Amino acid sequence: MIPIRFEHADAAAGILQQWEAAKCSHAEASSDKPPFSIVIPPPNVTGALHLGHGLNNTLQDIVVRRKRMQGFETLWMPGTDHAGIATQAVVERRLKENENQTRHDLGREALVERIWQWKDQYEQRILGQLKRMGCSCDWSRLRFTLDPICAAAVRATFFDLFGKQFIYRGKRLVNWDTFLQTAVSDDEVFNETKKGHFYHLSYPVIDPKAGEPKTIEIATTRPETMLGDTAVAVHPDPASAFDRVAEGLKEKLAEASGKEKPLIEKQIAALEKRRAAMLPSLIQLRDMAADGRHIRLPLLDREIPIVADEWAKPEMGTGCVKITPAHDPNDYEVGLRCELPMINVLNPDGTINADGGKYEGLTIPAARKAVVADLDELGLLGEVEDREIELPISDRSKTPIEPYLADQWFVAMDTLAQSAMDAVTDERVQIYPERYRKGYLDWLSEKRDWPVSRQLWWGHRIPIWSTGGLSQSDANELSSKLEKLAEQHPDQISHRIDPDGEETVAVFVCVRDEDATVEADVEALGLVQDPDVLDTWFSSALWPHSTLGWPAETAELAKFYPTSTLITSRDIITLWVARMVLMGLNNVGEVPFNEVFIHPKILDGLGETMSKSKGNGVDPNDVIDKFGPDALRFGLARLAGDTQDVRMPVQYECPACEKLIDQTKKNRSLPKLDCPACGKPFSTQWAETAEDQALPKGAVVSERFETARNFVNKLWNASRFVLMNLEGFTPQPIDVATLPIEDKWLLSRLASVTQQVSEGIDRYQYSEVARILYDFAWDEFCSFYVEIAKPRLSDPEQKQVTQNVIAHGLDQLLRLLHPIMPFVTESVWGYLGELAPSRGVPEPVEVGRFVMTSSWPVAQTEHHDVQIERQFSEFQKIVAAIRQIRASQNIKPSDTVPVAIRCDESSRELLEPMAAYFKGLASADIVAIGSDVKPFETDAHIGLADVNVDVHVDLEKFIDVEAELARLEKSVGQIAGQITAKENKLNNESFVSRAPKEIVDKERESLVMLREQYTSVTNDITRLQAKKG
RNA sequence: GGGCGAUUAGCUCAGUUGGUUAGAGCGCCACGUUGACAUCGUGGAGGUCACAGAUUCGAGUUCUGUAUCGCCCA
Repeated sequence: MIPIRFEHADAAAGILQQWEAAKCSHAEASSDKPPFSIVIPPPNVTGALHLGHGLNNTLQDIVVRRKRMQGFETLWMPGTDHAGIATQAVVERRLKENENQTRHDLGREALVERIWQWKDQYEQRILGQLKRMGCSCDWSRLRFTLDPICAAAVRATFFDLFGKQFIYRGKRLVNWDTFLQTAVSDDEVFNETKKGHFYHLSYPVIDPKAGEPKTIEIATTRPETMLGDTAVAVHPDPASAFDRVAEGLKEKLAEASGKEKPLIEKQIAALEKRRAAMLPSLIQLRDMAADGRHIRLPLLDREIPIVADEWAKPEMGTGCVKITPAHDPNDYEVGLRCELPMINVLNPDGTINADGGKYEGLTIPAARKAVVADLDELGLLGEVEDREIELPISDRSKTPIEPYLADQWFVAMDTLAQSAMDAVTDERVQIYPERYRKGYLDWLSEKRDWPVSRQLWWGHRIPIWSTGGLSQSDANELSSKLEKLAEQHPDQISHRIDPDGEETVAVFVCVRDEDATVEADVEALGLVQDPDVLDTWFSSALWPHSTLGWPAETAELAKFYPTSTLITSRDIITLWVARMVLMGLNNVGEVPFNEVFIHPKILDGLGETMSKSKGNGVDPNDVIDKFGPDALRFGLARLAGDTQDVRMPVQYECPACEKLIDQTKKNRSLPKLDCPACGKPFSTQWAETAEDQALPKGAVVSERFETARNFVNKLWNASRFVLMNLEGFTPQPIDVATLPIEDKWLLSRLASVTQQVSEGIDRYQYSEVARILYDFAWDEFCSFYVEIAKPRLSDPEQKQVTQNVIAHGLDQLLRLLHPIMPFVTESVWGYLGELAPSRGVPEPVEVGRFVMTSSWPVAQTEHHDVQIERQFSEFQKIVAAIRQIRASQNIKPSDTVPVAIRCDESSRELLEPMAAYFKGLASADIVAIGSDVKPFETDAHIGLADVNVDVHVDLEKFIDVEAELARLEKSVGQIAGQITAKENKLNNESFVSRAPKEIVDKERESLVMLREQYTSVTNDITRLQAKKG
C-alpha cells in the first residue's frame, strides 16, 4: 500500500541514486541516436544558487528530459565559472574582515590558493543544489572554466587571435577600481548621484596681449585632476554652437505641451542673454587658440596650450573646459584629436603619483582639499557651487571608480562582431522571444574593441611574454632567436614587434600551450610573462566548445557541437551570448547553438531583483525543504512566460510555528524578528551577535509554491486511487470504438493535451505547458474521469476495460508531467510498474523501469473526437446545474436528490448509460430522462438553453422556498440585463447592416434563447410564489 | 536622452486573428470529513481591464498620447 502523501524528503534521494546508478543522464558520443545538447550557463562560484538559477536550470532540465524521452542522445553539459573579479573580491573582502590583511600581504600564490578553497566549497554547494533540484546533467563531464581542458581552449584561442592580429595592446582609459586595484568593465560600474561641488578655477594666460583676458576660467567637479591637465579647450565656432542649441530649444518649444512652454521659453531667454554676454570673449579665446597661445597651469607651473575643440560647450559652465586626457573619457578623446600629452597623476592605489608634484602620496580626497586650498591662497579659486554629481561606483568593491590610463590587451571586434551579427540576422541563431534580437544586434554593431586584461590574480594568466625598451636592432636579434625557438616548438610560438616609446620597441611573444619547457625557453631569452589575467567572459565565450574538448578533435565535439539551444537570462545576452557566437564561429567555424531562449527574471513582491545583499534572496534548498523539488520546479515553470520579469512575494518562515511572515523593506534587513503568530524570536541572514545567531534561523521562502505542492499531492493521490484499484489487472488490447463515452473522452483529451504540451515545450512556453497539464490532471482526469471510474471499477463487467484505460491514462500523464515534476512521477511509475508492467491503449506494451527513460507520448490524433468532447461537456453542464441547485438549497452532500432531465432523443441515448455517474458527481438519482420529462411537484429548475436541456431537481424533502426564490430572482435579473443589452445591439441599425451576417444571426438566436429562459424562470417564480402563498 | 517591457479581482498571473455576460490559482464567505486526496470537495462574493483620445457596427485586444513602475544602453 502506498503512503497517503508523497514524502519527497524520504523519496527524492533514493530516486536520484537509482537514476545515477543506471546512468540515466549519461550521454555517449558514440551513440547513433540523433544528438541533443545544451551547455549549462555555468553558475559562478562566488556564492550559492538562488531562485533565478533555480528557474534557469529547471527550464533547461524540462527541455533536456523531454528530448531524452523523445529518443535523442541527450547531453546536458554541467560546470561552473570562476568569475574572476567577483570571486576574488569576495575572498579579498573576507580576508580584510577576518584577518585584516590585503592580497599583497598574502602574495599571489597564497591568495589564489585561498580562492581555490573557496571555489571548492561553493562548487560543492552549487552542485548539491542542482542535483537536489533533479537537474539531469551528465555529471561525469563536469567542467570548470579554470580547469586544464578549458585552459587549453583559452590558450589556443588567444594564440589564434594573436596570430590573426585580432589581439593588440594599447593604452586606454579604463575604469580603475582603486580598492581592488584592477580595471573593471563598463558592465561592472554603476552610477550614483551624490552631493558634490562645482569649483570655478582661473588659469593665468601667459603674456596676454592688450585687450586679452589675464586668466581663463574653467569649472570642474574634480579639481585635483588639474594636476594632469594638458590643455584648456574652447569651442572652434562658438556662434554656430549657440545657434544649434537655440534651434534645438525652439523645436522643442514647438512640440511642447502648454505647461512645458514657459520653462522652455525661459531657457531660450537665458541662452540669448548668455550668448550676448559671452560670445565676444569666446571668439577671442578661440582666436588665441588658433594663435597657439598658452596658459600657465597653477601649482605645477606647467605651460599648456589653449586648444579649439567641440567638446567645449559654449552653453555650459564657463564655456571653457580643462582637458585631462589621462583621467576623463571625454578629455581622452580631445587628447587624441588635439595630440595632447596624457599625464597620469595617479598610482594604482588611488594616491597621487610623482607627476602630481608636491601632492604626491595624497589620497584623492586629501589632494582635492589641498589643491583647492592652495588655489584659494593664490586667489585663483572662484565660486564653489553645490551640485549633484553622477559618481561611477565599482559594483565589485562599492568604491568610486577612477578613469585611469593603463596598458591593456584588446580583442579587435570588427570582423568578429560582424560574424556574430550575421549569424543572428540570417537566423542560424534564433533568439526567443524575438524582441531580444535588437539589443544583441545593436550592441554588436558598435563593434567596440574588447579590453580583456584584468589586473587580477584569479583567472587565466595572459599567455604573453614581453620585453620592452629595445632598439630596433636588439629587437631584430631577439626576433631571429625566437624564430629559431619557434622551429623547435612548431605551432607553439608567435611573436610580434611593436613600438613602445618614441624610439624604442617591445617584443611580444604568445605561447600556445601551457608547456613549461617552451615557457622556460622563452623566459630564458629575457622575456617576462604579463602579470594580468583575462576577463572571465573570455573563457565563458568558449564554453560550448571548450567543454566538449576543443581544440582537440574529440568525438564529443563531433557529436554534440553545435549545441541545440541555450537557455539563459537577459542580462548577459551581450556579455555572454554574443561572445559565444563570435568565438564559436572563429574557433570551430560554426555557431555554438541554434536557438537561444531568454527567460524572465524573478523579482520579489516589491518589484525588486532578488539578492543576498538585500536579504530577499530565496535559496532553492529552502523551498525544497518546505515544498519538495517537484513543487519548486512546477512553481517556477508556471511562472516562465515570455514577459521580461515575474514577481514572487517572499516570506520568512517562522522556524517554531511555520507561519509565513511577509517580507517588507523594513523587516528584511533585521538580524532577528519576533514571530507575530507564536511570539518566538528567530534569526535572519543578518544575525551577527552570538545571541542572535543562537536563535533558530527563519528561512526565506515563497508561498507561491504552495499551489504547486498541492498539485503534487493531488497527482499522488489520484495515482494512489488508481493503484489501489488495479488488483487483478490484466493487460488486454482495446477496441476504442466500443468504449463508453467517458473513455473516448479521456483518450480524446489526452490526444489534445499531448499535442499542446509537445508544441508548448518546443516553443519554450513553459507557463502554458504547466497550466495545460495542471488543468487536465486536476479538472479532467481527477475531477471527472476518476470519479466516473469509481462505479465502473466495482462493476465486474466493466472492471477489466476500465483498469486498462485508467492505467493508460495515468501512464501518459506521468510521462507528460515527468520533465516538470521528475520525482513524484518517477515514484508513481515505480508502483505502477509493479501492478501493470505491461499497459497501453489500444495495444499494451511492456514499459521500462524508469519514466525518465521511457518514450515521450505521441499524440494519438485518431483518438481526438470533437463530437465526443461536445457531448461530454453537455454531461458536465448538467452536473454543474445539479450542484448549483444543491448548493443554493444547502442540501448536505450525504443527501441524494431525485433529478429529471428533459432533453432530445440523441442526448437521451448519450445520458442514459451515464445516469449512474450523477450519483458520484452530484449525489443525484436520475429518475427520468427524455423529451417528455415534466417538472416535479416541488421543483427547482435550470434551463441549459445552449444544449437544449432542462434540469429538474425534486425538492420535496429539501425545499427552502426563500432560498430558491432568491436564486431565481438573481437569475432573472441577470437574464433581463443580457436581454436589454442584446436588444440594444440589434436595434442599432449600423450593427445590423455592417456586422458580418453570422455575428448578427448569432446575436438574434441568442436573444431568442434568452427570452425563452426569461419566460421559463419567471414561470418558475410564479409557481413557487403560488405554492408559498 | 535612446531602446525594451509592464499596468486586468485584495495578491500572483492567463486572455489566441477585435465578436455572447473578461478567466485561473491563492486569499475571502457559506456548506461539507461519502474509502484517492482537508495539501480535499461543492457553491458564492469580488473587476470602469492605469488614464485620455482615435479607428470600428463593436476595443482588455489595434493606433496615438499621458502617467506610474521595471530593465538595458548612453
